Amino acid sequence: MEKLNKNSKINIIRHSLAHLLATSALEIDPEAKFGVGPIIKNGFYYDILFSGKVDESILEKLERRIKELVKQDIAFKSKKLTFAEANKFFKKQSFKLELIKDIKKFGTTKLQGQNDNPKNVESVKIYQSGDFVDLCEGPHIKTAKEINPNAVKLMKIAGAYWRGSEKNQMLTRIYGVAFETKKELNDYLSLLEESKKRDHKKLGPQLGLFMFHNTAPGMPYWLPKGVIVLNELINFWREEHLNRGYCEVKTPLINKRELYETSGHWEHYFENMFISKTAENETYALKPMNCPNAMVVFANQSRSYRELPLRIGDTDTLHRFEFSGTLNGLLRAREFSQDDAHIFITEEQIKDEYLRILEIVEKFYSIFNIEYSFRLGTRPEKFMGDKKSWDKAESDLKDILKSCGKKFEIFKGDGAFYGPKIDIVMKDALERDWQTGTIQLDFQIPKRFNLKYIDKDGREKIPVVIHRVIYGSLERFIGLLIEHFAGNFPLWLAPIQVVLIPINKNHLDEARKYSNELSKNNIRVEIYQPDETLSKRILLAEIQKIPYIGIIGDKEIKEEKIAVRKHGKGDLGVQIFTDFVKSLKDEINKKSI
RNA sequence: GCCGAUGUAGCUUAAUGGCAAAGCAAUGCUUUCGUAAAGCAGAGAUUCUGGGUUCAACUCCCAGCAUCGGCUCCA
Repeated sequence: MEKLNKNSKINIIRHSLAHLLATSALEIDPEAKFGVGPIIKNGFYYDILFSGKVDESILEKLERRIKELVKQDIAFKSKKLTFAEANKFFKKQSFKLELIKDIKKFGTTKLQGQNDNPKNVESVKIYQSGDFVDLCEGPHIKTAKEINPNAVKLMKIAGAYWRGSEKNQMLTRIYGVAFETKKELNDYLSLLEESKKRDHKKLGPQLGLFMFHNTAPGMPYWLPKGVIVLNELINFWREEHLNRGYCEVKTPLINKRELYETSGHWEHYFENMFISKTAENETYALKPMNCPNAMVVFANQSRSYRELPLRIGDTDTLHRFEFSGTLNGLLRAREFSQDDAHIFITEEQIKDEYLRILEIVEKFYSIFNIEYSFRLGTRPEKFMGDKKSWDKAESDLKDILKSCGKKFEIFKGDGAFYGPKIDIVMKDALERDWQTGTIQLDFQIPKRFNLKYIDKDGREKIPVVIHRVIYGSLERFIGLLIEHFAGNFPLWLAPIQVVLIPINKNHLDEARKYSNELSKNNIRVEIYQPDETLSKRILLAEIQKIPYIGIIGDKEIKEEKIAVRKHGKGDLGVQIFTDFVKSLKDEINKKSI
């Protein structure tokens, strides 16, 4: 998460707008109760509990009123109150009372547990704008004239739980954006429009990669072109991992519930599992992850310390019953596959193995020129095992991240129930964060499965397991790749790498020869038949974002040449056909971007 | 799951209570073309599903499903 500078001019304006939003809301609904109204990237929001039902139409009313308040140039006045005064003043504002209580106790409104150093505070500060008075540290503008009303827009309305907990009441969150100039606002809005064009949910079906169907919510249908991308990614994964001492297995997609009782998933993960019953009334569960079956594979034979690290990979299909409101195209699906591996090691091998995995991460992400960041997820509320081994594992991971010089953030309570983890995070077209890879340390599940290896001294020991994915889910990764490249895949991933366009039917035979030659060189090629005009066929190929278009007419045939167009670059001129093939192969082998 | 929005032909969109309309795609015929859309014709709709209001519903109301934007969750 980026830190926002709350003292910058524009953020002071945004923060003040949050207050004006509240001022307007209070006028519309005098019974409204107010939560918090912070700044966010490009704007602000306010969480409000309205006395009645609220829909989108309120945005226009509020926005109009905010602009009137700016025109009236209302002032922002601040004042300090003692806790007794504050409690009295906000007696009808239950959310504010709760915040005051926290300030008194911890010196901050940050949630308990997030603040390590409680401060002593004597009083609270309030700001008044119009009839609305807010508990607020500021800073704020002096008067509303400092706001450019033409550079403000209320964007959307959403439900948000008070203090981020679903146990609490849901408030109405109203989002707005604000800039210093109208041009900046318009630029932001058109950037948003442009970003939406890169949405994989739009581009994917347009490019024939995948589709969805109402009867399988959250479960993609991979179409022929999408399968090519999927397979290319898996091929790359397989090649890189076999070279690094991994092996590959396939294990059952559905197991009896006993397996998940042993692993702990039945207890910790039940509500996210697809469960099925046979005619004989036995309960099975579709696997939501591969680890239990990887444990079964490890336990299948007696294991020696000589085998460790034992790196067992797979790309099996997983099913997770994600709640309906959370689905998001390929980015959050109910059926997906992971480039998974479970690595069985001794405690001494943790650091080396993590460093090896981080090397793979660097290789995989640099190939796509993807910017990523790390998150360290620590012990969650629902966890397995003892606190002491968690603490050790967490500090081990911290040391590893520090020693390889990577920037990382700590996400408290974000670990898996069996161990802490390092996550890789990347952004989608709308700049939202998505976890892709994750490297999780696990001292618990091997114990539950009673896994053992025979050590040098002839004694049985319990292995440590690293659960790790690099792409994360192939589905999510492809979704993010589509948005990252705006559908313009690098040549090695492009479903169709070359489209050949014979100018008229006299050139069709020659185009077929060229096509065969390309196919022989493992280049994916299609011929666009001369039933349409040349221009039309070029347009069609460009819309499909085909990397190269080869045009073949009399001139080219005479000299065994081809007229080449590159997507995004236009006409590259005429090349000798064999040179063209060679350069394509080179580009594919290098996995150039 | 929660808050809000959306759902019309394969796709993009029109029709604000009175005969469901258009472009593209697909199909047939004509055209065989030198770098981002050739011409003509015919066809294509359970307006997401189910109820209700009304003489009359794509349009209004209720419920469900799916999708989207958020919240929560995300092993």
